[in-house]
Amino acid sequence: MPVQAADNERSSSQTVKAQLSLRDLILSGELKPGDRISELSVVERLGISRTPIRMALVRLEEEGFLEAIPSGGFAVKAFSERDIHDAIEMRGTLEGFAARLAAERGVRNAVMLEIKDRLAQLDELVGRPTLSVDDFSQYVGLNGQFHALLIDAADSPVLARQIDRALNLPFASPSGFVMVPAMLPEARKILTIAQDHHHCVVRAIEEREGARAEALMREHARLAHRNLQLAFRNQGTRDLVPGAVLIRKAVPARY
Amino acid sequence: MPVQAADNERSSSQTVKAQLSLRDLILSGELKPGDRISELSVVERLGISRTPIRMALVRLEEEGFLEAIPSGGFAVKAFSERDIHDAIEMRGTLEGFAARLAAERGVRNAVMLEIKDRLAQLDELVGRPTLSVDDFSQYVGLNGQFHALLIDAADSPVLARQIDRALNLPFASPSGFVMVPAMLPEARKILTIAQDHHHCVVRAIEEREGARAEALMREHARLAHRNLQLAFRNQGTRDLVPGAVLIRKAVPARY
DNA sequence: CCTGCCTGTATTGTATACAGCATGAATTCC
DNA sequence: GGAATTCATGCTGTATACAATACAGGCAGG
Repeated sequence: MPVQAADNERSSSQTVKAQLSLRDLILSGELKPGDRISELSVVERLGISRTPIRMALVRLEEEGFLEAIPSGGFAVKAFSERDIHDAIEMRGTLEGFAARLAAERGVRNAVMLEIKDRLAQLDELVGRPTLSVDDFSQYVGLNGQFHALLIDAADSPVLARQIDRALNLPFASPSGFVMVPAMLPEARKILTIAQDHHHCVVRAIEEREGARAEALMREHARLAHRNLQLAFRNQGTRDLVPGAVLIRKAVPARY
Repeated sequence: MPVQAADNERSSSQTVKAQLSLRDLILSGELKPGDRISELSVVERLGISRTPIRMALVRLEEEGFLEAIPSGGFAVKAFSERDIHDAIEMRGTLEGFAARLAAERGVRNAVMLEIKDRLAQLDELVGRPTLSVDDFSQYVGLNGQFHALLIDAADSPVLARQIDRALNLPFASPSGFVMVPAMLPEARKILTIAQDHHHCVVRAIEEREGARAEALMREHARLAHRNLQLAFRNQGTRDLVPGAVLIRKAVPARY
């Protein structure tokens, strides 16, 4: 059954519609890694003309979902487990840099208040005796906001932009693997540790301990490695990983 | 005098031609920061039709030279001195990460040999009693290759891609400020230090000292800060900085 | 039987025409 | 005199037609 991607966003332009639809098509696995994307087939599948679709393809290439074929056109990119590892580590590096910057330069009061607000909400959530699926999706939202605010705290547009682009790959996102522990017994433990990281980082930033803040964010990102491994060991949870369809066990052939 | 951008690359597609030409137009200062770029005016200036020009504009936005205007179209981006500082620091962070990865995982022999080759060539160059302008431009080339090989050594496509994008901004490039010392007495000193960094990093990678390699690359990037300050203090050297026209002393107004 | 060239087809890259919308100026009303 | 509204102009976003190129299949020659 075709996914008949979200056209609920009727307000946006055709280009954006095509971009979102194509992204869904890729993440849902309908377009598999290595597939060359024929523009005309997309035209008739989405009912959008070629121009906006071409624009969307270019943007998706920049986002990292597609790669340009030398002779022209685009193909869906494939990722190895190692690529994911590196992407996570890189996110840790960049977020660590952001945390250090925030610590060294100080954070505007308004931003710090917002950070603490999210921190408190996360505390409340993690403290609950049991966590429903709804709770988890709320966690994903709050966690995402917390991380975004940490970037804000660094107050560096250049860095913010770079991190944005690094997070385009779904498995690099801070909340990428959060749904995994929802299904596994280690859930509470990892969430507890993650939340402790959050507290410590905020504390370090307030105390102007740049190196500590940086190290903590790096270690924080590495929690994702554990979740990633867990997810791939247990067959049932593998599909919870966003963008799992992009992952090829074997490294793609060198060409 | 209009720069009448490079159309010597006759082989490439119209899109690439437009991209290069527009980049030159921006870097030469003909299109100033804040200027809204009218597609039609570019059409008649370059003699290329709107479609490839639109493609080029999208790509230049992704590269960081332009920013999208909410109501449509693009404007030339402006950068503050602080933005440049952050971009350099971010490059150091990412290159440091690459060096650490290379140290921890080990480097393929062929790559290490190439690295040492460039290192030796740089040694010879820096060791010369006097340096001509030609020597400096050769230094820029070799230095660029050395840094690129260091990225290769990490053997991480994801990281390589991210660094590529970070270096799109001309003042973030490893060789961005190299031409500055050519005109100032501190030249030899800074070059000597930089070359020592190169040696130490290679040594650290060979010895599998990841943390040291990382710290060294960070510090290495910070040499650019010094060059940047020197360049801006001395009026005559300011124009040597690539992309200097994109720099606005005052932070662009928050909107 | 295999290899190399040629031709046809399909797909991408480019040009241009059209429509909708935002911006700015001029006019009218308060 | 000032402000709001309306109209006109020019722009971007979209659609489609055309051109050039790459790939595949078949045919001929060795």
